[in-house]
Amino acid sequence: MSTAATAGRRKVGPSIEDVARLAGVSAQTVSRVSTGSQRVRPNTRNRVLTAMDQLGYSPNQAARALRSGTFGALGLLAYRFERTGEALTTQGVVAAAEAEGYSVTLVNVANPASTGWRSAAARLSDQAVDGLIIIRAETETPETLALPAGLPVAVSDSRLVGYYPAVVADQIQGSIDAVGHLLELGHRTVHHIAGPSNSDPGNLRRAAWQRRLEEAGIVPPEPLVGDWTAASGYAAGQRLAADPAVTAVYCANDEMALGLLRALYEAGRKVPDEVSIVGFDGIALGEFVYPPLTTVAQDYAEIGRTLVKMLLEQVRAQSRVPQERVMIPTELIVRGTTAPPPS
Amino acid sequence: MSTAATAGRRKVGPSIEDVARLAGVSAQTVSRVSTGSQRVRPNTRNRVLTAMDQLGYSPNQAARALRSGTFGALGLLAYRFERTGEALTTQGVVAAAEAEGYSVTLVNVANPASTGWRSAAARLSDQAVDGLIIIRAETETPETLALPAGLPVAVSDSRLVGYYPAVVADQIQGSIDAVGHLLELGHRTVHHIAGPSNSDPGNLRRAAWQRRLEEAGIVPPEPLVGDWTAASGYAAGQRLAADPAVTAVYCANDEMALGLLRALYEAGRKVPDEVSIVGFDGIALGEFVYPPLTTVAQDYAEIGRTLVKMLLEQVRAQSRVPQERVMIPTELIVRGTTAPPPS
DNA sequence: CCTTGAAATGTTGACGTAAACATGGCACCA
DNA sequence: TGGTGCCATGTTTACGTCAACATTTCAAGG
Repeated sequence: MSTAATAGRRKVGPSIEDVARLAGVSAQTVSRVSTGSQRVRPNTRNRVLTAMDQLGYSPNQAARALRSGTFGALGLLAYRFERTGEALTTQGVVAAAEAEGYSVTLVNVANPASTGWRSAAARLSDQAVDGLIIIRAETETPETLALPAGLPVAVSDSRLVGYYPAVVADQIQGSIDAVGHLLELGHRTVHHIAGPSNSDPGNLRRAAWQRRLEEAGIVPPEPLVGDWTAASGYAAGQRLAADPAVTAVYCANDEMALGLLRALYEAGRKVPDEVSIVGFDGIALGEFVYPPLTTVAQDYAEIGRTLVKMLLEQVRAQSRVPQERVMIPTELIVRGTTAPPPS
Repeated sequence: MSTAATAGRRKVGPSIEDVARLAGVSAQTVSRVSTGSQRVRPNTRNRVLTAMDQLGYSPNQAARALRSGTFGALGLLAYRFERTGEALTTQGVVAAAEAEGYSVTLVNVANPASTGWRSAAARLSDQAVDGLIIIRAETETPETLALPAGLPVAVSDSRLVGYYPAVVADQIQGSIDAVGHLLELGHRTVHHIAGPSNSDPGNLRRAAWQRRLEEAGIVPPEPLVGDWTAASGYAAGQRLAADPAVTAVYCANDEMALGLLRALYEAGRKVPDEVSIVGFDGIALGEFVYPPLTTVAQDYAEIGRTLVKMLLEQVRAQSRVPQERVMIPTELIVRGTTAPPPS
């Protein structure tokens, strides 16, 4: 795990002393210049800056962090950063953190070791951060995470909601909107391609779909289960396409919706004339497939911003704030894949 | 910028001394336990681990970094992490770094300040990293980057190739393959939707397209210029769709290809019967649009892996290695958007 | 030319860790 | 029973920075 950390002492660049010597001042004066203190005569400041330039000096962040007790960095925990939701949220977090003067470190939490003292071992893993944002903890639970004592945390992963301050998209309302939209168009029922059953967002969307149908007095058909990938949506779509009774499908995310779209094309079923589709997420490409995908958009950038805001509140207060949950609204975007059912 | 770094001293968690006191041993013994040294009696080790657990101790990474001269972290510079290529490469980098015991910090290089001593100021920006990977430096040049002296670097951004060790996809061969494929199918010419003209990858792909056509004795038609987004591909597509002479289009990336696909649909031009399309990148969704997109796939994971490998070589050698350039092959993946031209 | 005081600069020390070196204890063998 | 040597543990020190406190410089007014 820590091959890097245990490597021998490295030669590091020039230190504040070297600069001081070259500029003919004390180290403290160099420090004042590099922290932007005002109490330095312009003449002196220039001498110091020249010396810095000449030596290629940059302050040692480790020493700074040790001295100040802060790292100027936020940890971000997520698996598979390339996924749409993760990538967009990450971008939002990075942008917001940058605006606040923090950088973002992609933290790898150690896999649960099998030895008895696992929690201590896990805690030994990297954490050169002032706080931790968890976008997706995969199978980790609040117990297995074994976070260092007092580390501020903010989460978006619904598995951890209730344990830590959380920011989540309003998936329930979004799902209700999606199903409601299809019902209002006149569909008799709405089928569902769900996320994996061990996924909380998946279950939330599925439950909301079911509830909305039941409220309309409709017995929900058995949902098909996918794994978020377009491939799984395609596979599910092949089965749905074979059933002429299917006129409307709510997909738990956009990727699966696109897989479904392809399956319907290949089966010769027209979208939206014969079958309507609603996705979830609002990925950028949804607008440019044909027909453009009707979807429930999440505001990932806002989620990222809010996560950072919530985390920095704790960092600055030097304490975990009381459990809090912020809901970010979702928005139904009606495009080209929904229409009234064939008469 | 450094509001975080200049904040006052923070209370930090328990230190190695606290653990030592509680366990009734010296600090050095605690250190030996936390670094996994073998020279500790099992009995003692357990006492220490118990004390760690009790106090919620985790080693102070800043002190470790200061002591060892290494951070156990790699910097990753990129703008807009949510873009396909960036996100996938990032994922590859993170995975490879993790395997080597390094974490990844998303570095923000300071915007060029307008003051005279810009380079020194820029150098002051965060760099608690042992090396830097530049995926995309946007408008930065080797001069404006003003990297700290001796910081190992590896780049994938073709703008910086030649200045630093680089890993790039073989876009030229990929483009030649794409155009060649279309010509072999019998198309008389191949149109092109290019990337923005200030983009090196864009220019590389465009030049290779042009060269391949000229080698076949064909005068290249004027390319349309996009900005990598599906929207720009859609806009370009509307113009191409209006020209009945267009039977084959090579798009500089997949997003634009999908935008083009939609435009052709809307114009009633059948793909691939009337118009063939080849994209570039190999995004996951390409396989699940209809028809599945023929494209030139980049091996982003391999690029990420190679970047890390190349960077760590320098980190371990404590020096910049001689300029080096590794080319990662691309692969033409023929799917459903290419066919012989209408007769 | 001296006083006064504010501004500029210097000195000291502590942050937490781990390498290097120092010491102490115990098993094993003659 | 007295070495002999290795293994476990303790002590010292330096890593680079910056706040707090100490000292020097210098301009302005008498």
